[in-house]
Amino acid sequence: MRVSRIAASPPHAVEQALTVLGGNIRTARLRRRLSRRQLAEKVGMSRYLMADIEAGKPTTAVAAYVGVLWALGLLDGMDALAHPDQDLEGKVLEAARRPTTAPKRGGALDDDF
Amino acid sequence: MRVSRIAASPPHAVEQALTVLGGNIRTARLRRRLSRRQLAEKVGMSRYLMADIEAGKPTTAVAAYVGVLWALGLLDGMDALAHPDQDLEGKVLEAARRPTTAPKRGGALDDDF
DNA sequence: GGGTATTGTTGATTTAATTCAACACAAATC
DNA sequence: GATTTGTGTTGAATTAAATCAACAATACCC
Repeated sequence: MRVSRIAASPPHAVEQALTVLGGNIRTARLRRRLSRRQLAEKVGMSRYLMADIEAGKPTTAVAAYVGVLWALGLLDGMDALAHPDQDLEGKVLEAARRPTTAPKRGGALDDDF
Repeated sequence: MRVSRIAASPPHAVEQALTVLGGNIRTARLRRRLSRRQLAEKVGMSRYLMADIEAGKPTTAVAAYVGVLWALGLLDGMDALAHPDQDLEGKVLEAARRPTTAPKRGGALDDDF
């Protein structure tokens, strides 16, 4: 695998966000009195990957992180991430000028009836 | 790379959470009138990986997703993810385990913050 | 209409993510 | 003391993630 630059050496803000997230996951696991092996099995991965997640490893697959959140019942926090309603700057930009829609692959076949 | 089961075939809830996140990222990008190539370069990755992210690809590195949020100025939403203060179930469990008598404080279970 | 920019797709290449076995160490528990 | 459990580490093997080139399709602007 060729790791992307953002994953190979992320800026501090990204690195820290992942470290904090991993710590939060660890806290949630311990509160539920689950060992890494137990939680990992519930999620569908090895205990080693579970350790990587709690350490905030940047190159680990998203689904591993999100899967742990799912197994912990903490998936609802994902909804707010980059939600258009909360993207204030984006809303301002959109209000100033309507966004041009990017080319869509699916909209090609028209007038079929 | 040996993909973990959670990443290879995630449960529907995880898959959907990633699809929604990717869509939100796409919306935020278009609102800012950035092409994939432009945003990808800002983040530090290729336009192909950018496409994967907007599609919600489960096996993509977390740092790629978080890096895009960072470049869009949407990183603050990460703080709430699995935050101990918002983990109601975890707090209940922790409180229930903290019993009446003689805590005997041996292991470092939850000293995380 | 033509010309340009953005996006979708594919096939090949590179390289590391993930798993596993095996070990070590600390903290409980008996 | 002996045993168990949870965790940290390392090195090897497997497999696919990320990049790139090249092309096609679509959207935008004049």
